[in-house]
Amino acid sequence: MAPPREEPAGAPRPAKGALTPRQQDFPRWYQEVVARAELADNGPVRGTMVIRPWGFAIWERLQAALDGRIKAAGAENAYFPLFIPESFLRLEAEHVEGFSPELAVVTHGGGKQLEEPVVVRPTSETVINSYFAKWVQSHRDLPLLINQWANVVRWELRPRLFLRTTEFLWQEGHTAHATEADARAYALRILRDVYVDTMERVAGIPVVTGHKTARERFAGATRTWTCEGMMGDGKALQMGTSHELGQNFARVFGIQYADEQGVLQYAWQTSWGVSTRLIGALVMAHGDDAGLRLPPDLAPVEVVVLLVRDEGGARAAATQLVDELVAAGHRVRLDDRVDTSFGRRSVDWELKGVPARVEVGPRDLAEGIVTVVTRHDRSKSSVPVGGATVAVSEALAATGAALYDEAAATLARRTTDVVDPSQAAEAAAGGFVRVPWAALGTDGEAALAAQAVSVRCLQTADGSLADADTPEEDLVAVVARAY
RNA sequence: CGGGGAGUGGCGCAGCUUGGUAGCGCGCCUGCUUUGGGAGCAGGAGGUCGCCGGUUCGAAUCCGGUCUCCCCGACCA
Repeated sequence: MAPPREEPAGAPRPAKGALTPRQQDFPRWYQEVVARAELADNGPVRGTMVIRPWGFAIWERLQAALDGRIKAAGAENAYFPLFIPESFLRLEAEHVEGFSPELAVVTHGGGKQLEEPVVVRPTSETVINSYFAKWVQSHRDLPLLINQWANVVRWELRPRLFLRTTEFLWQEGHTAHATEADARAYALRILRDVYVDTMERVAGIPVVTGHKTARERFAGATRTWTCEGMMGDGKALQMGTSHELGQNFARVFGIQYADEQGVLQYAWQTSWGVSTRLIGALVMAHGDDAGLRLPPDLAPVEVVVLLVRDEGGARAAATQLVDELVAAGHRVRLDDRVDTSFGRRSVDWELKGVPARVEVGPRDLAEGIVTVVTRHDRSKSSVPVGGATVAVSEALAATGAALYDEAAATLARRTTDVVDPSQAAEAAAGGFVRVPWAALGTDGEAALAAQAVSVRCLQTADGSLADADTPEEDLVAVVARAY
């Protein structure tokens, strides 16, 4: 036990090397967690990102959870090219208008200037739809449900690791349907069965859902559905969107099918995506002053067995415990770096967010016990050696629920209702604000924008999704500051 | 585009006003002692002080230019 360091009288200083407390400077805390949990580094080109093994392992688990649900919804994976003819982007007026400022354009290749510049995809609507036009001929070809895992590039002027980077990884789904109703139903199915389900049940982040205002809508979409999460500082993060594209792209790219009567019809389409931004959401929604807190389903390592000292049979006991935990189906790591101090190792695993830790040392072992520590509340309990595996399983199950419950409580506590739009901006300083859309309107939305507050989504008074025929005056706007 | 700030070892910074060829914390390497909550001691490695030019016997420091980054505003979404 180290004696407390001499500190000058006055305000308590954080321990040497501690993270900046969230309340003191949330953005700085975020940067420090990303760096010290070894999630990512900045790339050599401004705005680019190196995803480190710990961060990438989290992404792989998110990817697996999403991919399984996407396939369960009937979509198939495919891959389309990184390079898109610049002319494709220009075909859909709103689309190109939305993206042109952030396009990376390749003007040279093979040592000479290209006749037609090539853009690096900011999204693949245009390329994919040009092929949909070839593949869709008959109503029997519909629905056509395609997903791709890819990188995209949007030149960002204010990059932040995971949240807004020039290049990021994502999944983009693109579908074509025979009817508007079918397209809408599918966009909503993806929103609920894939996105909300993954975010809430796997990532443990409760989300607010609704549709975007015209101002916030995806360029080229007729309706954009969104999942908005609340971060630890009360700001909103758009975590995933599912778009109804109407027939906008179908008309431009000529995606037509012969219906049962042999009459040519334009297809109705959707597109939907989530990205590595979700890792940023995980950090900001669950993290605390000790670092990251990972839901067990996404943790690369669920439980670390920490050998306190290599004495008194502790190593053998630790090794055996690792075997038992693996046999019980857990992802386990043994930390036997006994030349590094106990405190350092504990702190490091807490920074990385590993949900459970078992400390195996000679002192406990002499009494036939080990210490089980749960990350989410940093609680410790002594359990008999033989009961450690069961205790860990229980701790992991409790962690998943606890993280969700905590986030849901924060969301509820920091969401307020106002009736007067003039109160919205001030109320949004601390979280989400629900204000009647009829009272706010597009003018109110513009006024809020001047104060860095945006309408995150529109929903019904009871918080559910609006039907196609829900009157505008029945809608509620959820407004917040956002990342 | 306007205003403000900053470029010094992997990271964070001091030194600059009053020129004398670089220092601190963390991290890193080696050894010993430690190890139940960010270990201690000793010894080391690592920097053409963003870049170009000028003044000077001598420039991180003074002067001119230039590049980059950050913050605020504007613009855009």
